[in-house]
Amino acid sequence: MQRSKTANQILKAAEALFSEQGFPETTMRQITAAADVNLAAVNYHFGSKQGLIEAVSEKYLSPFCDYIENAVVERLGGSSDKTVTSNELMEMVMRALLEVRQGNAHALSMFMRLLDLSYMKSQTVLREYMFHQYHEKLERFLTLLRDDVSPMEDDEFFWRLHFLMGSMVFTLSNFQTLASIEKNEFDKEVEIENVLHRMIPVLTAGLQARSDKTYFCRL
Amino acid sequence: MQRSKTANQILKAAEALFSEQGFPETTMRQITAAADVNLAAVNYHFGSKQGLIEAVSEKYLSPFCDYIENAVVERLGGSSDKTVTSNELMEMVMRALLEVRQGNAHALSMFMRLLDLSYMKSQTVLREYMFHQYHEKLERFLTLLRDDVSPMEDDEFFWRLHFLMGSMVFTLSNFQTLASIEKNEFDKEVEIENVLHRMIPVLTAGLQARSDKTYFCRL
Amino acid sequence: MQRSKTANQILKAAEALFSEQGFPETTMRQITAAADVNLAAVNYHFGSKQGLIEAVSEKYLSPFCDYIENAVVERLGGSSDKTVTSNELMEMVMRALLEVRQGNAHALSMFMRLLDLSYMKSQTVLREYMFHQYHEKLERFLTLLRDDVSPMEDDEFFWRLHFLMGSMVFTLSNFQTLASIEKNEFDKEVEIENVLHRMIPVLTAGLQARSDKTYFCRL
Amino acid sequence: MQRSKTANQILKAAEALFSEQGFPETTMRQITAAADVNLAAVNYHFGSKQGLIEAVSEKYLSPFCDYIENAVVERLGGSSDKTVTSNELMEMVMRALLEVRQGNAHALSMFMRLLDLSYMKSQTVLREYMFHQYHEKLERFLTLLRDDVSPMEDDEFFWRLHFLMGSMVFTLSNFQTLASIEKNEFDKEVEIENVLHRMIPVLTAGLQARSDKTYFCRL
DNA sequence: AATGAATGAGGGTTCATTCAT
DNA sequence: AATGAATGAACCCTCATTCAT
Repeated sequence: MQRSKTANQILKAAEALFSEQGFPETTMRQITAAADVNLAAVNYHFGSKQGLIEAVSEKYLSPFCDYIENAVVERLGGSSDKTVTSNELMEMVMRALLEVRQGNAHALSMFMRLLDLSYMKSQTVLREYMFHQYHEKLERFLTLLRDDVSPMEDDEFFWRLHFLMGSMVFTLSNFQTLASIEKNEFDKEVEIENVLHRMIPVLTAGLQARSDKTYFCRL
Repeated sequence: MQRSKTANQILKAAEALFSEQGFPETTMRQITAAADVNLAAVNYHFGSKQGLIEAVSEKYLSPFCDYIENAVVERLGGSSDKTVTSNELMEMVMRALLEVRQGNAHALSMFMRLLDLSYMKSQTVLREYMFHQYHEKLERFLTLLRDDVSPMEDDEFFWRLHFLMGSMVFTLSNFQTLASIEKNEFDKEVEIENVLHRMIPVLTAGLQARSDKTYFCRL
Repeated sequence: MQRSKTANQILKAAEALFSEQGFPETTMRQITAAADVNLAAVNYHFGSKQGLIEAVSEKYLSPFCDYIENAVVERLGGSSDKTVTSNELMEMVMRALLEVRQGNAHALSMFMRLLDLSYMKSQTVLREYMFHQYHEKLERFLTLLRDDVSPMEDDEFFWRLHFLMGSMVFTLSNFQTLASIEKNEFDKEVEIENVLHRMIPVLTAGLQARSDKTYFCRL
Repeated sequence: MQRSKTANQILKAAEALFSEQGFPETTMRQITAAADVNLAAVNYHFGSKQGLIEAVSEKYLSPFCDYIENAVVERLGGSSDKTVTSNELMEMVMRALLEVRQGNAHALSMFMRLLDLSYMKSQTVLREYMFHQYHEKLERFLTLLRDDVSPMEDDEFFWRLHFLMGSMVFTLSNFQTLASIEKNEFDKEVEIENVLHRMIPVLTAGLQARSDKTYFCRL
């Protein structure tokens, strides 16, 4: 056990609250009350609220990236000129997300909220911190993806990646709400795995879509 | 002019701040200072911060839905058995979003943030308020869309719609950040119209994607 | 009444507490409790604790300097080549201090503590703020003083002024303690006027003292 | 080495910080961080923050008083009816202060701040602790001083001593600030010995000043 | 002899809101 | 219609201290 018991209680409580309410709406008092520890404990163990956010960031971003990195290595074996379909690569992402989820029921929502947060204008520090963490580990994955999709310019690829991210971030960070709507509307209890599964063909198709510029530009 | 001058100043200032910082991070003091009005003015004119949020919600959701409703009517003429391609329907959405943008540079980001907010667990009231506003007006549009996409179950369609929403919400509400990354990375100044344009084929393809259940379920 | 009732209550309470306990030891909660106002009132009226300190600074420094400025003008009449004895100038200072005291029993101690505070390394802002306030108003006074004392270099004069200041600051800011020692030791109830009075010949003599460099430098 | 290495590191660090920032503004965390020891070490070695203050108090007050006591003995030889000029006695004080300074660059400022602190209303314990330490050792010194100055009542002498103390306490505890003003204003790098030297004639003259009651009482 | 972990109390500040005018 | 003043509640954080090891 690397972290103290108290620090782990804090992390666990914080993840649940962050996942449900978002980061700014979650207060230190809520966290420490839920973790049944002293209010000062967060600052003792993590320095500040922002420090706690960075700690959960590292806790989940690291394994996520590692999983993908390893999956790529395993898939390629030794050869460096293989290609992998984007469909398969999307599956890897989903499996990596499931890995993240292992530890904790709320982990996945929180992880997605974290990605969302990192794109806020004011969160340049967090954004660069996270980017620094993953950009090397995901390099080969991104190269493989780029190689498989239909030819497009770099910035087109950039935006498409963020369209994908948006789908994931929005539906997974709001999973609780969406699941309850699904329950009311269709009387079905959806599992998060199910949503990950559903995302694969949609994201793949989106990535592969042929750019058609004829219509809209007439606007 | 239905609203008083003060109320309009408040709305304008609030939109810009909501767009940049998000709703919970934006304070009444920031809003009233930017609008150059008294601190109490928001409560006076809109009852509460939540009231102000609902006001901007109505201000932008209404024209958005109206635009789509009208576009559908125009497209269909009188006949009720026509079909419209999903691609064309996506274009309608993008044009509707551009309509929203007319009024104000920040409006689109804010509108997207509003949608995001409405899916928070704690925002049931806002969510139902918004749902109440749009569900009738968008009914025909959704039916047309449903008719054009490959056959799928209702809940599959429900999730796909939210994947689409996610792409829009994430990239447009964080447009400022993404644009500045694009600037740094590719040295291109991207316009929001450009992003809307790029989204059309991706979202259409995502919607149309064939569900392929063979791989992942073995997980 | 320029300031609101609440702001004045705060000032009054703050002066008493600052005078007794010093600035860093005095808390906002103590102040607002003593003033019987809401905790947030200090920040509302003065922006911050530092703002409150600057407000009391201005409140007392201004009349003090004005008194001296006016006293000098009156004494000189129209003529600009008169000389005034340093003894008389010291009396002016003491009378100016009594003026400060008028408003409030604790004002003088607090005013002296304020001077003390302003010489702390960390209080550059306050120091410059205060210096900015008084340096013009006291210019003629200081020139007169300089003219009357035995010839010495500028920096010698600088240090002597601060020796004088030290006598005033130390004994007046700690007047309460010193008075109670006097009570125990000599069974006398000393008034602050009495101390001011006693200071005059001592400070004058100190200022006028002939520099004698023979002894100590052999050290 | 009487004290443990850790305790000495703490003392050294604390002196520097106390000297620069004053006692209440200096935190245990700052001290232990600067001393590179555990946060709990201060309480372990000195019982409390107040205990640490008392420790530095003893560390410097003791040698200071001893120096003066010995200097008086040496000066008097065996005879008990000699007189010593107040000028010479002031020199002794300055030499004693230089002794204090030997150990540590910040010691003198801190020692003066300590005297200042001891006159705070709330520091009765510290004040009596210090008084208890020095009053016997300084008895003969004070008698000699009393004998040399012009005749005055006991309480007049009491106040004059505190005027002197004020000059020393104020200028030496704020030496860093004053030195930097001197640098800016007169472009001179002043040494603390220089200030001590300058104080001698001023303090002596102040002590010796004839009380002149004619003017001010008319106020 | 020494320390990492933890804590209760309290620090200054800011929040959205309300009230009297 | 509008606002300056004021407020209760809550914010994050830091304090000196203690405890188990």
